[in-house]
Amino acid sequence: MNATYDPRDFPPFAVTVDIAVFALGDEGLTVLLVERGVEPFAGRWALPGGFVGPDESVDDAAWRELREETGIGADEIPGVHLEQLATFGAVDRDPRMRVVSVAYAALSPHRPEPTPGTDAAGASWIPVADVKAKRLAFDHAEILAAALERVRSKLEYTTLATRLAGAEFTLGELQQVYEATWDTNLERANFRRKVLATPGFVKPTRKRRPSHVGGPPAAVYRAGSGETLDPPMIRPG
Amino acid sequence: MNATYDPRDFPPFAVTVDIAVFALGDEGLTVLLVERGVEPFAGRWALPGGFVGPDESVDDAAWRELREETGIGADEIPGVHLEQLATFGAVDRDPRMRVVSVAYAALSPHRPEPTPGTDAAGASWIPVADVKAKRLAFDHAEILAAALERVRSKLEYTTLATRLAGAEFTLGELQQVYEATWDTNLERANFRRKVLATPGFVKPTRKRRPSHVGGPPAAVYRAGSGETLDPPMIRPG
DNA sequence: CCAATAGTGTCTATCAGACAGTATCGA
DNA sequence: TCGATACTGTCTGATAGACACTATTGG
Repeated sequence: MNATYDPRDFPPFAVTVDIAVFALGDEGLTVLLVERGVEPFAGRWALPGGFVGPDESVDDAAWRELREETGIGADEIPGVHLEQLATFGAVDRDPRMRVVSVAYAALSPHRPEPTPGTDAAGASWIPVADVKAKRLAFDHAEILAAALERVRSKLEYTTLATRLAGAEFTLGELQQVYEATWDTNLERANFRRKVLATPGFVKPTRKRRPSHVGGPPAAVYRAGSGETLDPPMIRPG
Repeated sequence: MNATYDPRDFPPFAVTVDIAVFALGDEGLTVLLVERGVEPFAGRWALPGGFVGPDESVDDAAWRELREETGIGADEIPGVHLEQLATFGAVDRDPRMRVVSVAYAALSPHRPEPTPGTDAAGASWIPVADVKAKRLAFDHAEILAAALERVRSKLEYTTLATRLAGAEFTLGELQQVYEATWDTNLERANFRRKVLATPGFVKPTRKRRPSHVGGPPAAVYRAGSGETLDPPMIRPG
Protein backbone atom coordinates (compact mmCIF):
# COMPACT_ATOMS: atom_id res chain seq x y z
CA MET A 1 0.00 0.00 0.00
CA ASN A 2 1.15 3.51 -0.76
CA ALA A 3 0.51 6.23 1.81
CA THR A 4 0.07 8.77 -0.95
CA TYR A 5 -3.35 7.31 -1.60
CA ASP A 6 -5.88 7.94 1.09
CA PRO A 7 -8.70 5.42 0.90
CA ARG A 8 -11.07 8.15 2.04
CA ASP A 9 -10.53 9.88 -1.28
CA PHE A 10 -12.52 7.10 -2.85
CA PRO A 11 -16.21 6.36 -2.53
CA PRO A 12 -16.83 3.98 0.35
CA PHE A 13 -17.77 0.58 -1.00
CA ALA A 14 -18.31 -2.62 0.87
CA VAL A 15 -17.65 -5.84 -1.02
CA THR A 16 -19.46 -9.04 -0.12
CA VAL A 17 -19.62 -12.57 -1.43
CA ASP A 18 -22.88 -14.49 -1.77
CA ILE A 19 -22.86 -18.18 -2.54
CA ALA A 20 -25.47 -20.45 -4.06
CA VAL A 21 -24.51 -23.92 -2.83
CA PHE A 22 -26.28 -26.75 -4.60
CA ALA A 23 -26.60 -30.37 -3.56
CA LEU A 24 -28.90 -33.23 -4.41
CA GLY A 25 -31.55 -34.53 -2.06
CA ASP A 26 -34.48 -36.90 -2.34
CA GLU A 27 -36.59 -33.87 -3.23
CA GLY A 28 -34.36 -33.04 -6.17
CA LEU A 29 -31.86 -30.22 -6.46
CA THR A 30 -31.58 -28.16 -3.28
CA VAL A 31 -29.85 -24.94 -2.40
CA LEU A 32 -28.56 -23.79 0.97
CA LEU A 33 -30.44 -20.77 2.33
CA VAL A 34 -30.18 -18.91 5.62
CA GLU A 35 -33.01 -17.24 7.43
CA ARG A 36 -32.00 -13.73 8.33
CA GLY A 37 -32.19 -12.81 11.99
CA VAL A 38 -31.51 -9.10 11.69
CA GLU A 39 -32.64 -6.18 9.62
CA PRO A 40 -32.73 -5.55 6.80
CA PHE A 41 -34.92 -8.36 5.54
CA ALA A 42 -35.19 -10.01 8.97
CA GLY A 43 -37.15 -13.24 8.69
CA ARG A 44 -36.55 -13.53 4.98
CA TRP A 45 -34.40 -16.19 3.36
CA ALA A 46 -31.11 -15.29 1.75
CA LEU A 47 -28.06 -16.87 0.23
CA PRO A 48 -25.19 -17.42 2.67
CA GLY A 49 -22.45 -14.86 2.38
CA GLY A 50 -20.60 -12.07 4.09
CA PHE A 51 -18.14 -9.26 3.84
CA VAL A 52 -14.78 -9.62 2.20
CA GLY A 53 -12.01 -8.90 4.68
CA PRO A 54 -9.31 -6.34 3.97
CA ASP A 55 -6.56 -8.94 3.84
CA GLU A 56 -8.19 -11.75 1.91
CA SER A 57 -8.90 -12.08 -1.77
CA VAL A 58 -12.49 -12.17 -2.93
CA ASP A 59 -12.09 -15.84 -3.86
CA ASP A 60 -10.64 -16.60 -0.44
CA ALA A 61 -13.60 -14.90 1.19
CA ALA A 62 -15.94 -17.15 -0.76
CA TRP A 63 -14.10 -20.27 0.39
CA ARG A 64 -14.10 -19.00 3.96
CA GLU A 65 -17.82 -18.31 3.97
CA LEU A 66 -18.48 -21.70 2.42
CA ARG A 67 -16.47 -23.35 5.17
CA GLU A 68 -18.06 -21.34 7.96
CA GLU A 69 -21.61 -22.06 6.88
CA THR A 70 -21.30 -25.69 5.92
CA GLY A 71 -17.91 -27.14 6.71
CA ILE A 72 -17.81 -27.79 2.99
CA GLY A 73 -14.48 -27.14 1.41
CA ALA A 74 -12.52 -27.85 4.53
CA ASP A 75 -10.04 -30.65 4.21
CA GLU A 76 -12.49 -33.10 5.72
CA ILE A 77 -15.05 -32.49 3.02
CA PRO A 78 -13.34 -32.52 -0.34
CA GLY A 79 -14.83 -32.70 -3.79
CA VAL A 80 -16.54 -29.34 -3.70
CA HIS A 81 -16.65 -27.11 -6.74
CA LEU A 82 -16.73 -23.34 -6.29
CA GLU A 83 -16.71 -20.85 -9.11
CA GLN A 84 -17.34 -17.18 -9.52
CA LEU A 85 -20.66 -16.38 -11.11
CA ALA A 86 -21.16 -12.65 -11.60
CA THR A 87 -21.02 -9.40 -9.69
CA PHE A 88 -24.12 -7.50 -8.69
CA GLY A 89 -23.59 -3.80 -8.31
CA ALA A 90 -26.89 -1.93 -8.42
CA VAL A 91 -26.76 1.25 -6.36
CA ASP A 92 -29.56 0.40 -3.96
CA ARG A 93 -29.28 -3.36 -3.76
CA ASP A 94 -28.52 -3.06 -0.05
CA PRO A 95 -30.51 -0.43 1.88
CA ARG A 96 -27.75 0.11 4.43
CA MET A 97 -24.93 1.33 2.26
CA ARG A 98 -23.25 0.84 -1.07
CA VAL A 99 -22.50 -2.88 -1.31
CA VAL A 100 -21.14 -4.69 -4.34
CA SER A 101 -21.66 -8.43 -4.16
CA VAL A 102 -19.55 -10.99 -5.98
CA ALA A 103 -21.75 -14.05 -6.40
CA TYR A 104 -20.46 -17.61 -6.49
CA ALA A 105 -21.98 -20.96 -7.36
CA ALA A 106 -20.92 -24.12 -5.53
CA LEU A 107 -21.64 -27.80 -6.02
CA SER A 108 -21.47 -30.20 -3.11
CA PRO A 109 -21.73 -33.99 -3.13
CA HIS A 110 -23.12 -33.95 0.41
CA ARG A 111 -25.55 -31.93 2.47
CA PRO A 112 -23.83 -31.29 5.78
CA GLU A 113 -25.86 -29.86 8.62
CA PRO A 114 -25.55 -26.11 8.08
CA THR A 115 -24.16 -23.91 10.86
CA PRO A 116 -25.91 -20.57 10.61
CA GLY A 117 -23.85 -17.46 11.22
CA THR A 118 -24.27 -15.10 14.13
CA ASP A 119 -26.89 -12.91 12.49
CA ALA A 120 -28.89 -15.80 11.03
CA ALA A 121 -31.97 -17.37 12.57
CA GLY A 122 -31.50 -20.65 10.77
CA ALA A 123 -30.20 -22.40 7.71
CA SER A 124 -31.66 -25.16 5.56
CA TRP A 125 -31.32 -27.01 2.30
CA ILE A 126 -34.33 -25.90 0.28
CA PRO A 127 -35.49 -27.55 -2.96
CA VAL A 128 -34.98 -25.05 -5.74
CA ALA A 129 -38.53 -25.77 -6.88
CA ASP A 130 -39.78 -24.40 -3.55
CA VAL A 131 -37.64 -21.28 -3.51
CA LYS A 132 -39.67 -19.28 -5.97
CA ALA A 133 -42.54 -19.34 -3.48
CA LYS A 134 -40.31 -17.43 -1.04
CA ARG A 135 -39.32 -13.82 -1.46
CA LEU A 136 -35.58 -13.85 -1.02
CA ALA A 137 -33.74 -10.94 0.59
CA PHE A 138 -31.83 -8.34 -1.41
CA ASP A 139 -31.44 -9.29 -5.06
CA HIS A 140 -30.77 -12.89 -4.14
CA ALA A 141 -33.58 -14.22 -6.32
CA GLU A 142 -31.75 -12.80 -9.29
CA ILE A 143 -28.44 -14.24 -8.11
CA LEU A 144 -29.99 -17.65 -7.55
CA ALA A 145 -31.56 -17.63 -11.00
CA ALA A 146 -28.19 -16.82 -12.55
CA ALA A 147 -26.51 -19.54 -10.51
CA LEU A 148 -29.10 -22.12 -11.52
CA GLU A 149 -28.73 -21.32 -15.18
CA ARG A 150 -24.96 -21.43 -14.87
CA VAL A 151 -25.02 -24.86 -13.26
CA ARG A 152 -27.55 -26.19 -15.71
CA SER A 153 -25.57 -25.05 -18.71
CA LYS A 154 -22.27 -26.24 -17.27
CA LEU A 155 -23.62 -29.76 -16.99
CA GLU A 156 -23.88 -29.64 -20.75
CA TYR A 157 -20.24 -29.16 -21.57
CA THR A 158 -18.32 -30.10 -18.42
CA THR A 159 -18.02 -33.12 -16.16
CA LEU A 160 -19.31 -31.15 -13.17
CA ALA A 161 -22.20 -33.55 -12.71
CA THR A 162 -19.73 -35.84 -10.98
CA ARG A 163 -19.27 -33.16 -8.32
CA LEU A 164 -22.91 -33.50 -7.37
CA ALA A 165 -22.81 -37.29 -7.49
CA GLY A 166 -20.26 -38.01 -4.79
CA ALA A 167 -17.07 -40.03 -4.89
CA GLU A 168 -18.63 -43.22 -6.22
CA PHE A 169 -21.77 -43.53 -8.27
CA THR A 170 -23.61 -45.70 -10.72
CA LEU A 171 -24.59 -44.50 -14.16
CA GLY A 172 -28.19 -44.46 -12.98
CA GLU A 173 -27.23 -42.08 -10.19
CA LEU A 174 -25.29 -39.87 -12.55
CA GLN A 175 -28.33 -39.74 -14.80
CA GLN A 176 -30.41 -38.71 -11.80
CA VAL A 177 -28.05 -35.78 -11.27
CA TYR A 178 -28.77 -34.57 -14.77
CA GLU A 179 -32.48 -35.22 -14.50
CA ALA A 180 -32.81 -33.42 -11.18
CA THR A 181 -30.74 -30.46 -12.30
CA TRP A 182 -32.40 -30.12 -15.67
CA ASP A 183 -35.83 -31.21 -14.49
CA THR A 184 -36.22 -33.51 -17.47
CA ASN A 185 -36.07 -37.16 -18.33
CA LEU A 186 -33.25 -38.57 -20.42
CA GLU A 187 -33.15 -41.75 -22.49
CA ARG A 188 -31.28 -44.25 -20.39
CA ALA A 189 -29.55 -46.07 -23.22
CA ASN A 190 -28.45 -42.90 -24.97
CA PHE A 191 -27.21 -41.38 -21.71
CA ARG A 192 -25.08 -44.45 -21.00
CA ARG A 193 -23.64 -44.41 -24.49
CA LYS A 194 -22.79 -40.71 -24.25
CA VAL A 195 -21.12 -40.96 -20.85
CA LEU A 196 -19.09 -44.04 -21.66
CA ALA A 197 -18.06 -42.68 -25.06
CA THR A 198 -16.70 -39.45 -23.55
CA PRO A 199 -13.05 -39.96 -22.58
CA GLY A 200 -12.27 -38.90 -19.02
CA PHE A 201 -15.87 -38.50 -17.90
CA VAL A 202 -16.12 -41.59 -15.68
CA LYS A 203 -13.62 -44.20 -14.59
CA PRO A 204 -14.90 -47.73 -13.95
CA THR A 205 -14.22 -49.46 -10.66
CA ARG A 206 -14.56 -53.17 -10.13
CA LYS A 207 -17.29 -52.71 -7.60
CA ARG A 208 -20.95 -53.37 -8.10
CA ARG A 209 -23.66 -51.88 -5.97
CA PRO A 210 -26.69 -54.07 -5.16
CA SER A 211 -29.99 -52.47 -5.98
CA HIS A 212 -32.45 -51.62 -3.23
CA VAL A 213 -35.40 -51.22 -5.56
CA GLY A 214 -35.02 -54.20 -7.84
CA GLY A 215 -32.77 -54.91 -10.74
CA PRO A 216 -29.29 -56.32 -11.00
CA PRO A 217 -26.32 -54.73 -9.20
CA ALA A 218 -25.02 -51.72 -11.06
CA ALA A 219 -21.41 -51.03 -11.95
CA VAL A 220 -19.79 -48.37 -9.78
CA TYR A 221 -17.81 -45.52 -11.33
CA ARG A 222 -15.67 -42.62 -10.12
CA ALA A 223 -15.12 -39.22 -11.67
CA GLY A 224 -12.64 -39.31 -14.54
CA SER A 225 -9.80 -36.92 -15.15
CA GLY A 226 -11.51 -34.99 -17.91
CA GLU A 227 -13.23 -31.66 -17.32
CA THR A 228 -14.99 -30.94 -20.59
CA LEU A 229 -17.59 -32.75 -22.68
CA ASP A 230 -16.97 -32.30 -26.37
CA PRO A 231 -19.39 -32.67 -28.00
CA PRO A 232 -21.61 -31.60 -25.10
CA MET A 233 -24.43 -33.46 -23.44
CA ILE A 234 -27.60 -32.13 -25.03
CA ARG A 235 -30.20 -30.60 -22.74
CA PRO A 236 -33.70 -31.29 -24.04
CA GLY A 237 -36.07 -28.43 -24.54
CA MET B 1 -29.12 4.49 3.26
CA ASN B 2 -29.40 3.94 6.98
CA ALA B 3 -27.41 6.18 9.32
CA THR B 4 -27.04 3.31 11.77
CA TYR B 5 -24.41 1.86 9.48
CA ASP B 6 -21.18 3.78 9.36
CA PRO B 7 -19.25 2.95 6.20
CA ARG B 8 -16.05 3.30 8.18
CA ASP B 9 -17.02 0.18 10.08
CA PHE B 10 -16.28 -1.72 6.89
CA PRO B 11 -12.96 -2.31 5.21
CA PRO B 12 -12.26 0.42 2.67
CA PHE B 13 -12.58 -0.99 -0.83
CA ALA B 14 -12.42 0.81 -4.12
CA VAL B 15 -14.34 -0.73 -6.99
CA THR B 16 -13.25 -0.22 -10.58
CA VAL B 17 -14.35 -1.42 -13.98
CA ASP B 18 -11.90 -2.50 -16.67
CA ILE B 19 -13.06 -3.12 -20.21
CA ALA B 20 -11.60 -5.18 -23.02
CA VAL B 21 -13.06 -3.61 -26.16
CA PHE B 22 -12.59 -5.68 -29.30
CA ALA B 23 -12.95 -4.62 -32.92
CA LEU B 24 -11.73 -5.93 -36.25
CA GLY B 25 -9.01 -4.29 -38.26
CA ASP B 26 -6.96 -5.26 -41.27
CA GLU B 27 -4.44 -6.75 -38.86
CA GLY B 28 -7.05 -9.05 -37.38
CA LEU B 29 -8.74 -8.79 -34.01
CA THR B 30 -7.66 -5.72 -32.06
CA VAL B 31 -8.23 -4.52 -28.52
CA LEU B 32 -8.28 -0.98 -27.20
CA LEU B 33 -5.41 -0.27 -24.82
CA VAL B 34 -4.33 2.90 -23.06
CA GLU B 35 -0.78 3.86 -22.24
CA ARG B 36 -0.58 4.86 -18.62
CA GLY B 37 0.78 8.32 -17.91
CA VAL B 38 1.00 8.08 -14.14
CA GLU B 39 2.26 5.69 -11.52
CA PRO B 40 1.81 2.91 -10.86
CA PHE B 41 2.80 1.22 -14.10
CA ALA B 42 3.51 4.53 -15.86
CA GLY B 43 4.42 3.89 -19.49
CA ARG B 44 2.82 0.45 -19.49
CA TRP B 45 -0.27 -0.45 -21.45
CA ALA B 46 -3.51 -1.19 -19.68
CA LEU B 47 -7.16 -1.83 -20.35
CA PRO B 48 -9.35 1.29 -20.23
CA GLY B 49 -11.32 1.62 -17.06
CA GLY B 50 -11.90 3.65 -13.95
CA PHE B 51 -13.52 3.94 -10.60
CA VAL B 52 -17.17 3.23 -10.01
CA GLY B 53 -18.91 6.31 -8.69
CA PRO B 54 -20.94 6.25 -5.49
CA ASP B 55 -24.20 6.92 -7.29
CA GLU B 56 -23.91 4.74 -10.36
CA SER B 57 -24.29 1.01 -10.73
CA VAL B 58 -21.28 -1.03 -11.72
CA ASP B 59 -22.82 -1.69 -15.12
CA ASP B 60 -23.48 2.02 -15.61
CA ALA B 61 -19.88 2.76 -14.78
CA ALA B 62 -18.77 0.35 -17.49
CA TRP B 63 -20.99 2.05 -20.07
CA ARG B 64 -19.74 5.46 -18.97
CA GLU B 65 -16.10 4.47 -19.26
CA LEU B 66 -16.75 2.93 -22.66
CA ARG B 67 -18.34 6.15 -23.81
CA GLU B 68 -15.63 8.36 -22.37
CA GLU B 69 -12.78 6.44 -23.95
CA THR B 70 -14.25 5.72 -27.34
CA GLY B 71 -17.56 7.41 -27.91
CA ILE B 72 -18.77 3.87 -28.39
CA GLY B 73 -22.11 3.17 -26.83
CA ALA B 74 -23.35 6.70 -27.14
CA ASP B 75 -26.49 7.09 -29.15
CA GLU B 76 -24.46 8.04 -32.22
CA ILE B 77 -22.58 4.75 -32.22
CA PRO B 78 -25.03 1.95 -31.70
CA GLY B 79 -24.57 -1.77 -32.17
CA VAL B 80 -22.10 -2.23 -29.35
CA HIS B 81 -22.21 -5.26 -27.12
CA LEU B 82 -21.06 -4.98 -23.51
CA GLU B 83 -21.16 -7.79 -20.99
CA GLN B 84 -19.74 -8.48 -17.59
CA LEU B 85 -16.85 -10.89 -17.61
CA ALA B 86 -15.56 -11.61 -14.13
CA THR B 87 -14.37 -9.86 -11.01
CA PHE B 88 -10.73 -9.76 -10.02
CA GLY B 89 -10.16 -9.38 -6.32
CA ALA B 90 -6.64 -10.40 -5.35
CA VAL B 91 -5.42 -8.50 -2.31
CA ASP B 92 -2.41 -6.88 -3.93
CA ARG B 93 -3.56 -6.48 -7.51
CA ASP B 94 -3.25 -2.70 -7.14
CA PRO B 95 -0.22 -1.45 -5.18
CA ARG B 96 -2.00 1.71 -4.04
CA MET B 97 -4.87 0.28 -2.05
CA ARG B 98 -7.41 -2.47 -2.00
CA VAL B 99 -9.15 -2.38 -5.36
CA VAL B 100 -11.66 -4.89 -6.66
CA SER B 101 -12.10 -4.71 -10.41
CA VAL B 102 -15.17 -5.82 -12.29
CA ALA B 103 -14.03 -6.70 -15.79
CA TYR B 104 -16.17 -6.34 -18.91
CA ALA B 105 -15.84 -7.44 -22.51
CA ALA B 106 -17.16 -5.30 -25.34
CA LEU B 107 -17.55 -5.83 -29.07
CA SER B 108 -17.58 -2.89 -31.44
CA PRO B 109 -18.29 -2.85 -35.19
CA HIS B 110 -16.08 0.22 -35.62
CA ARG B 111 -12.78 1.53 -34.36
CA PRO B 112 -13.37 5.14 -33.41
CA GLU B 113 -10.38 7.32 -32.64
CA PRO B 114 -9.84 6.74 -28.91
CA THR B 115 -9.85 9.68 -26.54
CA PRO B 116 -7.43 8.89 -23.75
CA GLY B 117 -8.39 9.92 -20.23
CA THR B 118 -6.61 12.52 -18.15
CA ASP B 119 -4.06 10.17 -16.64
CA ALA B 120 -3.32 8.36 -19.91
CA ALA B 121 -0.45 9.11 -22.26
CA GLY B 122 -2.21 7.62 -25.26
CA ALA B 123 -4.66 5.05 -26.51
CA SER B 124 -4.56 2.69 -29.48
CA TRP B 125 -6.19 -0.30 -31.06
CA ILE B 126 -3.61 -3.06 -30.69
CA PRO B 127 -3.78 -6.44 -32.47
CA VAL B 128 -4.33 -9.08 -29.84
CA ALA B 129 -1.51 -11.07 -31.41
CA ASP B 130 0.86 -8.23 -30.52
CA VAL B 131 -0.33 -7.76 -26.96
CA LYS B 132 1.44 -10.72 -25.46
CA ALA B 133 4.74 -9.05 -26.35
CA LYS B 134 3.79 -6.19 -24.03
CA ARG B 135 3.68 -6.46 -20.26
CA LEU B 136 0.29 -5.07 -19.34
CA ALA B 137 -0.25 -3.14 -16.12
CA PHE B 138 -1.86 -4.67 -13.03
CA ASP B 139 -3.44 -8.07 -13.74
CA HIS B 140 -4.74 -6.89 -17.08
CA ALA B 141 -3.02 -9.65 -19.01
CA GLU B 142 -5.13 -12.11 -17.06
CA ILE B 143 -8.27 -10.06 -17.66
CA LEU B 144 -7.57 -9.81 -21.37
CA ALA B 145 -6.97 -13.54 -21.62
CA ALA B 146 -10.30 -14.19 -19.94
CA ALA B 147 -12.04 -11.70 -22.21
CA LEU B 148 -10.56 -13.24 -25.32
CA GLU B 149 -11.62 -16.71 -24.32
CA ARG B 150 -15.11 -15.44 -23.47
CA VAL B 151 -15.51 -13.78 -26.86
CA ARG B 152 -14.10 -16.77 -28.71
CA SER B 153 -16.43 -19.18 -26.99
CA LYS B 154 -19.44 -16.91 -27.36
CA LEU B 155 -18.99 -16.87 -31.12
CA GLU B 156 -19.67 -20.58 -30.95
CA TYR B 157 -23.15 -20.44 -29.54
CA THR B 158 -24.38 -16.88 -30.06
CA THR B 159 -24.85 -14.53 -32.99
CA LEU B 160 -22.39 -12.03 -31.49
CA ALA B 161 -20.18 -12.22 -34.56
CA THR B 162 -22.63 -9.86 -36.21
CA ARG B 163 -21.71 -7.26 -33.57
CA LEU B 164 -18.15 -7.26 -34.88
CA ALA B 165 -19.22 -7.22 -38.51
CA GLY B 166 -21.09 -3.95 -38.65
CA ALA B 167 -24.60 -3.16 -39.79
CA GLU B 168 -24.31 -4.75 -43.22
CA PHE B 169 -21.96 -7.50 -44.24
CA THR B 170 -21.41 -10.28 -46.72
CA LEU B 171 -21.08 -13.88 -45.71
CA GLY B 172 -17.41 -13.66 -46.62
CA GLU B 173 -16.98 -10.80 -44.17
CA LEU B 174 -18.84 -12.66 -41.47
CA GLN B 175 -16.56 -15.60 -42.03
CA GLN B 176 -13.58 -13.28 -41.67
CA VAL B 177 -14.92 -12.26 -38.26
CA TYR B 178 -14.82 -15.86 -37.16
CA GLU B 179 -11.46 -16.54 -38.72
CA ALA B 180 -9.85 -13.46 -37.18
CA THR B 181 -11.33 -14.12 -33.77
CA TRP B 182 -10.56 -17.80 -33.72
CA ASP B 183 -7.32 -17.51 -35.68
CA THR B 184 -8.29 -20.40 -37.91
CA ASN B 185 -9.58 -21.06 -41.40
CA LEU B 186 -13.09 -22.33 -41.95
CA GLU B 187 -14.49 -24.21 -44.93
CA ARG B 188 -16.33 -21.63 -46.96
CA ALA B 189 -19.12 -23.87 -48.17
CA ASN B 190 -19.81 -25.38 -44.76
CA PHE B 191 -19.75 -21.97 -43.10
CA ARG B 192 -22.35 -20.64 -45.54
CA ARG B 193 -24.56 -23.64 -45.03
CA LYS B 194 -24.36 -23.33 -41.26
CA VAL B 195 -25.11 -19.60 -41.18
CA LEU B 196 -27.99 -19.77 -43.63
CA ALA B 197 -29.49 -22.84 -41.94
CA THR B 198 -29.56 -21.12 -38.53
CA PRO B 199 -32.86 -19.24 -38.14
CA GLY B 200 -32.41 -15.65 -37.04
CA PHE B 201 -28.67 -15.48 -37.59
CA VAL B 202 -28.64 -13.30 -40.71
CA LYS B 203 -31.34 -11.52 -42.65
CA PRO B 204 -30.88 -11.10 -46.41
CA THR B 205 -31.12 -7.69 -48.01
CA ARG B 206 -31.59 -7.15 -51.71
CA LYS B 207 -28.28 -5.42 -52.04
CA ARG B 208 -25.15 -6.82 -53.57
CA ARG B 209 -21.72 -5.49 -52.87
CA PRO B 210 -19.23 -5.43 -55.77
CA SER B 211 -15.96 -7.11 -55.01
CA HIS B 212 -12.74 -5.11 -54.93
CA VAL B 213 -10.47 -8.13 -55.17
CA GLY B 214 -12.17 -10.13 -57.89
CA GLY B 215 -15.18 -12.37 -57.90
CA PRO B 216 -18.85 -11.68 -58.40
CA PRO B 217 -20.76 -9.22 -56.20
CA ALA B 218 -21.68 -10.78 -52.88
CA ALA B 219 -25.12 -10.73 -51.29
CA VAL B 220 -25.40 -8.32 -48.38
CA TYR B 221 -26.93 -9.39 -45.07
CA ARG B 222 -27.89 -7.77 -41.80
CA ALA B 223 -27.95 -9.23 -38.30
CA GLY B 224 -31.02 -11.38 -37.66
CA SER B 225 -33.24 -11.33 -34.63
CA GLY B 226 -31.84 -14.50 -33.08
CA GLU B 227 -29.27 -14.46 -30.32
CA THR B 228 -28.27 -18.10 -29.97
CA LEU B 229 -26.83 -20.72 -32.30
CA ASP B 230 -28.24 -24.14 -31.55
CA PRO B 231 -26.48 -26.31 -32.48
CA PRO B 232 -23.41 -24.12 -32.12
CA MET B 233 -20.81 -23.19 -34.70
CA ILE B 234 -17.92 -25.56 -34.15
CA ARG B 235 -14.53 -24.05 -33.41
CA PRO B 236 -11.78 -26.20 -34.92
CA GLY B 237 -8.95 -27.40 -32.72
C1' DC C 1 -43.95 -64.59 -10.74
C1' DC C 2 -43.51 -59.54 -11.02
C1' DA C 3 -41.69 -54.95 -10.84
C1' DA C 4 -37.74 -52.48 -11.58
C1' DT C 5 -33.46 -51.60 -13.17
C1' DA C 6 -28.87 -52.86 -15.79
C1' DG C 7 -26.98 -53.44 -19.93
C1' DT C 8 -26.79 -54.20 -25.29
C1' DG C 9 -28.03 -53.61 -30.02
C1' DT C 10 -30.08 -51.34 -34.03
C1' DC C 11 -32.36 -48.20 -37.17
C1' DT C 12 -32.75 -43.45 -38.58
C1' DA C 13 -32.36 -38.44 -38.96
C1' DT C 14 -29.29 -34.73 -38.53
C1' DC C 15 -25.31 -32.35 -39.28
C1' DA C 16 -20.37 -31.22 -39.97
C1' DG C 17 -16.20 -32.09 -42.81
C1' DA C 18 -14.31 -32.53 -47.26
C1' DC C 19 -14.30 -31.46 -51.75
C1' DA C 20 -15.81 -30.97 -56.61
C1' DG C 21 -17.74 -28.00 -59.85
C1' DT C 22 -19.89 -23.82 -62.02
C1' DA C 23 -20.56 -18.83 -62.32
C1' DT C 24 -19.18 -14.08 -62.21
C1' DC C 25 -16.55 -10.28 -61.38
C1' DG C 26 -12.00 -6.96 -61.85
C1' DA C 27 -7.48 -6.46 -63.67
C1' DT D 1 -7.25 -14.60 -70.07
C1' DC D 2 -6.40 -15.21 -65.25
C1' DG D 3 -6.93 -14.91 -60.41
C1' DA D 4 -10.12 -14.63 -56.98
C1' DT D 5 -14.31 -15.05 -54.94
C1' DA D 6 -19.56 -16.34 -54.84
C1' DC D 7 -22.46 -19.98 -54.74
C1' DT D 8 -24.31 -24.89 -55.26
C1' DG D 9 -24.26 -29.77 -54.79
C1' DT D 10 -22.85 -34.26 -53.02
C1' DC D 11 -20.66 -37.93 -50.43
C1' DT D 12 -19.27 -39.60 -45.91
C1' DG D 13 -18.57 -40.16 -41.02
C1' DA D 14 -19.98 -39.04 -36.38
C1' DT D 15 -23.57 -38.73 -33.23
C1' DA D 16 -28.17 -38.23 -30.95
C1' DG D 17 -33.04 -39.86 -30.64
C1' DA D 18 -36.09 -43.62 -30.40
C1' DC D 19 -36.95 -48.03 -29.20
C1' DA D 20 -36.66 -53.09 -28.83
C1' DC D 21 -34.68 -56.76 -26.37
C1' DT D 22 -32.36 -59.62 -22.79
C1' DA D 23 -30.57 -60.27 -18.11
C1' DT D 24 -30.54 -59.97 -13.18
C1' DT D 25 -31.92 -58.70 -8.86
C1' DG D 26 -35.41 -58.13 -4.52
C1' DG D 27 -39.95 -58.82 -2.85
